[in-house]
Order: sequence, then structure tokens, then C-alpha cells
Amino acid sequence: MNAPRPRTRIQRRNRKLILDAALDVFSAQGYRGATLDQIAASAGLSKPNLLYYFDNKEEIHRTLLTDLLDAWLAPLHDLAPDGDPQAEILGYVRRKLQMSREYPRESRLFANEILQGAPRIEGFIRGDLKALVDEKAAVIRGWAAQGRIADLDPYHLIFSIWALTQHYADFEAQMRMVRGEGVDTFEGAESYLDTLFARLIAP
Amino acid sequence: MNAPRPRTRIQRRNRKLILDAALDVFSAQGYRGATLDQIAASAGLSKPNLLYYFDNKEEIHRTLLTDLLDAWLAPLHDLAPDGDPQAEILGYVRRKLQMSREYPRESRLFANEILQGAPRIEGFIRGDLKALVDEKAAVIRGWAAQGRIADLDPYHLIFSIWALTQHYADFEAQMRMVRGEGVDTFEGAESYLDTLFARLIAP
DNA sequence: GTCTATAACAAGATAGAC
DNA sequence: GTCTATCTTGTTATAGAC
Repeated sequence: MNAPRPRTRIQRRNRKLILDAALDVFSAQGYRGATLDQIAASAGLSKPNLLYYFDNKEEIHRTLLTDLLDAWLAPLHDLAPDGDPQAEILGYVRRKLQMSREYPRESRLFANEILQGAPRIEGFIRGDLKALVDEKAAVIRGWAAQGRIADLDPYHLIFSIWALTQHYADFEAQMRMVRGEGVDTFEGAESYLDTLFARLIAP
Repeated sequence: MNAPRPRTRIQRRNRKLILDAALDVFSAQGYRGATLDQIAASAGLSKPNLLYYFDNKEEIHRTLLTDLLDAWLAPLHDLAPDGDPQAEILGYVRRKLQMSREYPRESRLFANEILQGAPRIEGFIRGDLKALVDEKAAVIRGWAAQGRIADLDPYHLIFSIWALTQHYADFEAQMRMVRGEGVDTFEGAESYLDTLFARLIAP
């Protein structure tokens, strides 16, 4: 029997509870490290009740990942070819950093997936993501050709934006331990990345 | 009964085989995702034979991680306070990138550990790593105070070096899929990072 | 819809022959 | 030292009462 489409209020609420708990556990432990017991306990439900809402463990994970992928493309999608190059690139950096701050668990879920060779999202990466990156890389290359930004490899540029912004979410544990518990690890990040990319892309 | 200290040639050889296979599997699947069956198969030994050389799964993992941590500090350790600031920082970036290229599995093993909250290396991070980072941050701050490099937060600077260099190892799967199978993902990385950090730290 | 109880199946670890 | 066979535990998933 398939899990029901969420019709009632209580069903929608429980599905949300489960997905939120599962995001906690999967992002912190990885797919195999997570157990249904942990997720159930964190959601305040029994394990069989979890499996009333989702057919199996994998479906919970796939749901989280799928929901995430749409949001994942948005910041880059918004990079406008007819905008001011500097403002567009710095704006993209800010939106990406904002995502790391607001959705660190999602970032870690994604990082776990990539680290393991992206087995479940290979289609997404080779498909939608690659298409979008190729499109925006061409835009950036055009700006460089016009001398409106420095002449940089657009792929390295995009990857460096991902690396720097996602690091604040994915390696947050390390930053916190190195800097000490009291520190907000995002403090100063936006201004640092603003400076870094402004100096990098200045023509 | 404890596993034997490696005395004979064959023991040393088998321990190496096991650790190399385990590094493959742990770095790709994470601690919980890895199974002794996979490691044994990859090493060409039987599962009980693995456990003749190591008491249990955790000891294999701990051995890999411990061996890694020494090497992990070296590039930053070599940043010399009395050297030329620009050359020292760019040299550190190059050494770190070189480690990502030569030891991508080790980088992913480390990344897996941090993503999960660094449960097994918290002591290392709060201890040796924090001490080294604090020490070198002070050096960098001194350079900035003397106007020999730009005035940047040294912690954000160090973290950004980690983020950018390790990304080439940890997110290699994504880069390969976005760029296409034929591409060497490290191609152009050194010159890109050279440019990035040279422009960033120029006074 | 939710629960207790339990089946079914990995996966870590051990026993004991060779 | 290495293997086959097996024990034991943890985990996913199902049965069936309520």
C-alpha cells in the first residue's frame, strides 16, 4: 500500500514533522548513518507510524533531496545577463551565503550526497544543474570578453562561489570549534566574501 | 586478543592493503555506510582476516583518521612568520591544493567527519588545530597591521583557503559531472587560486 | 491513524578447523 | 595467518489489534 497523499490537516502536519526530523538526522549522519528509530524519536512518533506516511526509509530521503533541488538552482537562476556584472555576481554570492545561513541542514544533506559520488542526484547534476551552469558560464564569459569583469574561467569562478558559501554551512562544526563556542561563524562572512569577489572580478 | 604489532613483511603488507581499501570505502561511504564486507572484498581478504589485523571496524577508521591528522597540519605549519607575506600565503594555498590533488580520499574522509559534527576528532580540532590556527592568524594579523597585506580577518582568510582548496577534492564528483567526463577538474585550479588570493591580499 | 509485537535481513564479530 | 561457518545485534519493514 502506498503512503497516502496528504489530504487532512493532521496528515500534512505529521509529514512535515517527519521530514523536519529526518532532515536533522540525515544531514548529520548521512543516509546509512541515520536510523528510523532516531527519526521517529525526533519526530515524536512511533516507527511504524513513520512508515504509514512514507513507504520506506529511502522515500523519506528522496523526498528531502527532491524538495531541496528546486531551491538549489534558484540563486544562480536569478543571475541576470542584462544586469550590471559586478552587482549580479556579488548578488549571487550573497544569495548563496544567505542559503547557507538559513538552510545549513539542506546544505549538509547535499554535501553528504556529493561526497558519496552523488548516486541519487546524478541525473539532476548532469541535467538541470549542468545546463544552468553552462548557460551562466557563457554569460560570465561574455562579460569578460567585453572587459566588464576580469578575464577568469567562469567554471572556476562559479565553483569558488559554491565552495566559499557552502563551507560556512558544511564545515560549521570545525569553524565553531576553532573559533570557540561563543562566536557566530557567519559574522563577517558577507563582508569578507564581498571584498574577495569584488577584488577578484574587478576588470 | 589485540591485533598484533606489524612485525613481519606480510603483516605490514596486509595492514597496508586493508588501510588502503578502507580509505576507499570510508571516504566514499562514510563511517556507517562502509561495511567490513566491502573493505574485505576491496582488500582481497576475508572478513575474519581483517579482524585478525584490526580489533574492530572502529579501529580501522581511527587508524586512518589519526594517520591523516599529522599530515593535515603540515601545510599551515610551514607558513613562515619571517617570510614574504604574499609568497607565504600563496605558498600555503598551493600546498593545500596539492594535498587535495594527491590525497582526495583523505580530504573526503576528513570532510565526512566534519559534516557529522567531528565526533571523533573534536579533541584534535579544539586542541592542535585551534592552536595552530590561532598562532598563524596572529602572524597574518601582524602582516596586515604593518600594511604588508590587505586588512582582512585572518580566520575568514584561512577558512576560505580551506574551502577553496578542499572543494576540488570533496566536490570532485559534482565538478566532473557539470564539466563533463573528459575534463581534469584540477586543470586551471592553481592559476585561478593564485589570481584570487593575489588580488585579495594585495595591500 | 497509531500502537505493540515480531518477522526478515543485514552487518559486526567470534569459534574453531586447517 | 587464513578460512568457513555461525553467533549476535541492530535495523528495516510488516502484521494485526485497537
